[in-house]
Amino acid sequence: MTFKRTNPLALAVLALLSERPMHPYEMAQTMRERHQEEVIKLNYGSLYTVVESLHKHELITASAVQKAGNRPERTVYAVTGAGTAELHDWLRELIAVPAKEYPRFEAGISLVGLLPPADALQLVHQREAAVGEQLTALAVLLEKLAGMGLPQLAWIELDYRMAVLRAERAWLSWFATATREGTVGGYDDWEDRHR
Amino acid sequence: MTFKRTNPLALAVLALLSERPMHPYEMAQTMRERHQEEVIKLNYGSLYTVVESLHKHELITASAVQKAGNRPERTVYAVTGAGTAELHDWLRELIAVPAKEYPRFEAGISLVGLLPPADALQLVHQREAAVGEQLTALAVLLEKLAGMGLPQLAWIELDYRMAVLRAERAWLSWFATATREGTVGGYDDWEDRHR
DNA sequence: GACCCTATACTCGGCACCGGATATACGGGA
DNA sequence: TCCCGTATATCCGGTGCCGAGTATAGGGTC
Repeated sequence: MTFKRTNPLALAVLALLSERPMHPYEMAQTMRERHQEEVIKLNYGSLYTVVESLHKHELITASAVQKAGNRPERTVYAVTGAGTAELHDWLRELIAVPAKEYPRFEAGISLVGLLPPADALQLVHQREAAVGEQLTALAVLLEKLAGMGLPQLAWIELDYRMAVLRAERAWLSWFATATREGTVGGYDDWEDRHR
Repeated sequence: MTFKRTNPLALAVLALLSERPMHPYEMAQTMRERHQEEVIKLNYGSLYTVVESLHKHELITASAVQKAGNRPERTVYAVTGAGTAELHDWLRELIAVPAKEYPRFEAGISLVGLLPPADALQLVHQREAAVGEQLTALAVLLEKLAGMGLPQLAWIELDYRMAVLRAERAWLSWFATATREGTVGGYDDWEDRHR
């Protein structure tokens, strides 16, 4: 069976190992240091599962089993040729082909008619504020990273995220106004259902 | 143990049952008809798992077991008081609190430096085109829905998605230009690494 | 040197999820 | 009336994911 590109954590593993061999725990540390876990969900259980899967498909090899003192054994892995090919091809796919994802907010807003308009308005305002805070936090982080001398390419994904968040905030602002003023299509019916 | 709000399919089930009692297969049909599966991932295996879980937590009850002819038994479910409360509260949470999600594209673009700039440029162009097609498809769908007399509130989530997709397209366009012209921060280094 | 907190490194059981398999009924054509 | 494709309705086995658990080492404090 061919390798399944489900968990992006496997992508992170391949990327890290293409720098130098590491053992799983070190991968986790490195991801943390580089703020990579902001972008790719990391948890230890999945990490070891994913590493084992990559190993089984011969995309990485167990290059050494170290044992310092009486600590648990550390298996150090290295990427194979097939692993590098997989990394690059997966990357191409991720960038070129939009994946069908299911953002939770779309699910929520699609059913907003079930709540009274006044409640909906308040909730949307709450989200708008929260998104605003995320944006300022991101701006601070970018400032810090740029101050450390990191080039834009090193945090390009944060740049993208900011653009998307700004669009979301703008949409929320529009929807809040349209709800308050009752100009959203179907408003009268909506209000009637909640008397 | 309290009910875990993981799979949004459970939300859809609660919403459907708050209209009228149904059996699982009918829920699936209804979701299809209403284009709800665009927004909430539906598959039969998960549907039955989710319904059973809701039942176990007494958010829905098995109101009747019909048997028409010699067909398989159909268990018809209805929502309970606790179920309605759960539905509303979950909805509030989904709308008001941005969830931490991990879009695949962010993972991909964060590692774009591993690919040669020329390749990256081409891939980004491909995505831009794909996003453009999604936008026109959405516009056509909206036209159709509005033509059927459905109010804006009935497809508000598509409105939101269009806003986000437009922002993504704009960002892709910017990034493509910055890559082509070499003005993205760290470009020289990027090119050097791929000679 | 006894204590405890944190860091290191991995393991494991449970469970949600998925996709394909199963089984029957119905309707229409030859 | 026989056949077969489609619709109805659910089930089930495998797998990947998760978070809590385990165990040792190192370092600081009194």
